[in-house]
Amino acid sequence: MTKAPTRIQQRNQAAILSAGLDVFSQYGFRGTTLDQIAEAAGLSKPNLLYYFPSKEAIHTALLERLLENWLDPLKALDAAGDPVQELTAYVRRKLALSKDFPRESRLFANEILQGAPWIEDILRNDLKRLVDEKAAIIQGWADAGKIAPVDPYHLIFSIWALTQHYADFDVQVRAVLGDRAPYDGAALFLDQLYRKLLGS
Amino acid sequence: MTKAPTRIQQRNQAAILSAGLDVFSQYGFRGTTLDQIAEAAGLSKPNLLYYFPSKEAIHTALLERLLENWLDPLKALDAAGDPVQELTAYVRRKLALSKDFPRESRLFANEILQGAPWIEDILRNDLKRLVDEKAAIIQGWADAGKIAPVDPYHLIFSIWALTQHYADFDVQVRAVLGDRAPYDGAALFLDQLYRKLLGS
DNA sequence: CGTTCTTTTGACCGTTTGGTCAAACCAAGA
DNA sequence: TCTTGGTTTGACCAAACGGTCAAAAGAACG
Repeated sequence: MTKAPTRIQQRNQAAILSAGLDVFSQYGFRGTTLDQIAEAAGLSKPNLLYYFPSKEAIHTALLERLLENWLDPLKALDAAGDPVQELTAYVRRKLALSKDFPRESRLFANEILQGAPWIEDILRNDLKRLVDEKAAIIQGWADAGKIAPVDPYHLIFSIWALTQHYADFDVQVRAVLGDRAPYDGAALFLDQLYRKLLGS
Repeated sequence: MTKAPTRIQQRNQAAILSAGLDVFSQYGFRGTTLDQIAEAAGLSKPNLLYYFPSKEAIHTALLERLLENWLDPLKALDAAGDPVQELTAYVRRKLALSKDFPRESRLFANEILQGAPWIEDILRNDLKRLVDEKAAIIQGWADAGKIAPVDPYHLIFSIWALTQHYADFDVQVRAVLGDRAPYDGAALFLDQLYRKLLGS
């Protein structure tokens, strides 16, 4: 029987995970130091290591928490729903994820850029299976004439690329747009784009 | 008068830059070590530092070389050309860049993820000016009814996102696609997408 | 051959890194 | 109040880090 966590434990573990997310999502695993995380969390380094046994443990905890919800928007794509509505709703959910959890998106991007050393088998198994399944649904819609014929895999890639871009390349987007807010325009643009592509 | 580089200098400098590109594009600046670069280049660490004075010098040289060509495809967008052809040609050029220089694309992605500490002012000045200029051209095309009305900034972002995705998220794309080659399908998909969006 | 200039290397240095540990601190209940 | 268990810390360690340097090795050319 595991002990229930005290209030202090909850607070400090949450602070460490948030600080770790800040730093890991910017600098990747190897570019991140425990001192950086400790300072961002407002703890001393030994105190940090009292809650997590190692740097890798913090990173793993973050990746696991991320993967729990990362695939949910795609899972929700329903074969029984209206095709164009299902797909534009998926785009909206993914864009909301980028807007509300940009650090998580960048953590994922960093992991992929490094060659996905921790989640490679998840990509090859869980992710591939899920995408194959949903791609089949999309292909079915196309075959039935409910949407324009498109390559379902590249359609899914395009949704990932377009939505995550606003989180991962946030600095560049803001440098170009200046004061203008990115996400309102993005939502409109993406809705327009996919309606035209799929043929509403 | 500067001395002409010897053959050995040319070979070793090229080897160092290529090795540095390999490592920096995977692990970012802070996550990369001189020993990693030295080993990948087949040189000892002191020998490496005989050709470049510091780790940062290698990184800077790579970023400068990258920026020299990075904006060229957008610069080539011609107001006098046929709008849809100009834009789809831009997409093709960017996609070719991702295919032929994926490490450079990942180096850029890493720099942006880290908050663009080295190129922030280039983004805010050179890049912003260039995008403003080309966005005005696109807006002009839309106003003249030559293409469907779209937000020109998000249109450009979408081209960046979609093309660079195949280089930056290469591991994920390949994990999902298996053996199938990504770039042929991508080229077809992107051509289809932008023709429909812009209304040919 | 000998000389000169370039290239390479082993040994080294100070700092940073991930991580340990014993001791001190502190909150809370008996 | 005292005790007990969770929490915090300063001091410390070995390894890895970016970088230096003098000396050795090698190329080039008369």
